[in-house]
Amino acid sequence: MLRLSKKTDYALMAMKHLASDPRRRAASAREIAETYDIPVELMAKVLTRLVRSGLLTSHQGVHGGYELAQPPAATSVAAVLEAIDGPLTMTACTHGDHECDQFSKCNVRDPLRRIRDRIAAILAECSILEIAADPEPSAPPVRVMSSPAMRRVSAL
Amino acid sequence: MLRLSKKTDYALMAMKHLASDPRRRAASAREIAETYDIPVELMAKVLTRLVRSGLLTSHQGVHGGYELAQPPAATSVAAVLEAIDGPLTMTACTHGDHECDQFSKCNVRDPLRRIRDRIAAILAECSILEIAADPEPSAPPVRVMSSPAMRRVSAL
DNA sequence: TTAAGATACGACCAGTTTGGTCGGATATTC
DNA sequence: GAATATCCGACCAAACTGGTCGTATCTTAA
Repeated sequence: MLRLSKKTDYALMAMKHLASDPRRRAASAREIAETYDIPVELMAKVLTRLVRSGLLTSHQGVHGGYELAQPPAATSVAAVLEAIDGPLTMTACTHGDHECDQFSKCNVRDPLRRIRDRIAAILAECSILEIAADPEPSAPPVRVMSSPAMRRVSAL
Repeated sequence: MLRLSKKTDYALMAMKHLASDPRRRAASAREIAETYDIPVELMAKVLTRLVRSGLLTSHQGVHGGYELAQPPAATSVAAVLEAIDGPLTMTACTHGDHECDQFSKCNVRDPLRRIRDRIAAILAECSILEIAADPEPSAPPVRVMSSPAMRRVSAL
C-alpha cells in the first residue's frame, strides 16, 4: 500500500505541467484538466489547495490561471503531498496526538518514526524540477540541469 | 498521508514481540493481543496473513501459537507491509495494470515510480531485527518535522 | 474419549475516506 | 455587461477500513 491519493497525483501532474510549460503564462484549471483528462472541478479544487499552501499563485479573470509561486527546484514533492493530504504521517501517533488506542503499549512507535523520517527525507529532496526533467510521454526531453538534487538521483 | 493501515501496525507489533521474546516458545494470538490491547480476532486475522505469506509459522492445539519463520534479520519491514496490504504501490498504475483513467496522458508515472523504488528500498533494508533492537515503550513527546522544513528543498 | 485451547476462514457491518459533482459567489478583462 | 476565471461549501455514492461473529478444524492433556 502506502498509496498516495488521486488528488495528490493530480497535484503533481499539474505542478509538472506548470513547471515544464515553455510559454510563461498562467494555465487555467480547465486547460490542465483537459490536457490530462481530469474532471475540471476536481482539478480546480486541487489547485486551490496548492494556492492556499503557497505553492502556486492564482489570479482570476479572463486571462487568469495558475503559476508556480517558486522556481521548480524550490518546491519539493513532500510539500505537494502535504498541501493536498496534510502532514505526512505514517501512523495515528506520528504527529503527537495520542489518539491511538495502543499508545501506551505500542512497541513500534519509535522505529516507525525513524522510517517515516527517512521517507520524508526522500520526498523532501525530490523537487518538482526533478519530476519535470523526466522525459515524458510526448513531451520533448528537457535539458538536464545539474543541481544537488539531480546528482543525488543519478547516483541511485 | 502515506499512512500505513492499523493492521500493518499490529503486524509489526506482533513481529517485534515475537522477535524479542526471550523464551523461545510460540506465542498465541490472545497473548499478543492482550499485551498490546489489540482486539483478539483482529490480531488473529493479521497473524494468519503473516503465516500465509511465510513470515510466521503456526501450529494449532493447546500449546500452539505463532513463531517467526526466519531469524529477525531475514524479514524486512517491506515483507510485512506486503503481507498485510498487498504489493507496495504508490499509484493505481505502479504495478503494471493500466486501470487508471489518466494512464495514456499521465506525465508523472515514471518519476513517481522512481520515488516509489527509493521508498521500497528503505523498507526492504529495514529488518525486524532493527525494529526489535529499539528500546521499548518510552513514549517520549513526538516532534513532527513540519511545513517550513518540508516546504522547500534545502539549499537549492 | 472428551474438554480445552488454539488456529483457520469467511461473512458481515458500521464508520470513515475518497473521488467526483453541483450551485453559486466573486474577481478580472475585454 | 458578457465572458472567463478562481473560490467556496455542500453534497453523494462507492470503496476501504477496523472490527465483530460464527463456525470448523486441529492438537494436546487429563
